[in-house]
Amino acid sequence: MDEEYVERVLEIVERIPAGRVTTYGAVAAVVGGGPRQIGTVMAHHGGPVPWWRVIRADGTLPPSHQGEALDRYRDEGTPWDSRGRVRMRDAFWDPGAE
DNA sequence: AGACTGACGGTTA
DNA sequence: ATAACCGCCAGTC
Repeated sequence: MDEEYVERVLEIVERIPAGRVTTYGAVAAVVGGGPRQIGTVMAHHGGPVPWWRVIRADGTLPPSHQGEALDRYRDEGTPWDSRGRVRMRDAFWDPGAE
């Protein structure tokens, strides 16, 4: 996994607007590789970027987003549905459809 | 080489 | 709507 790939991933994450989210798969579709890879990249190099705006395709959060991420969503006004999942219908931001 | 693992995702039952 | 399955990509043991 080379640095250039990581850079591209982080670059995209930085472009996610506040209050919106995108998915691992969507990012993978742009930079290449698989969703798992994006996850790995974020786990190791996600610190400096808005990592909480990258979630699963079904709108649920990975275990790692449980703490701080929730506060962030509250601040940014990220739309939630009644069952504690992000309302993808409104919040999804497609990094490939700019 | 083979098995296991992980911030995943789409299909099928 | 839920859960089981299987495919996916790279790293590690």
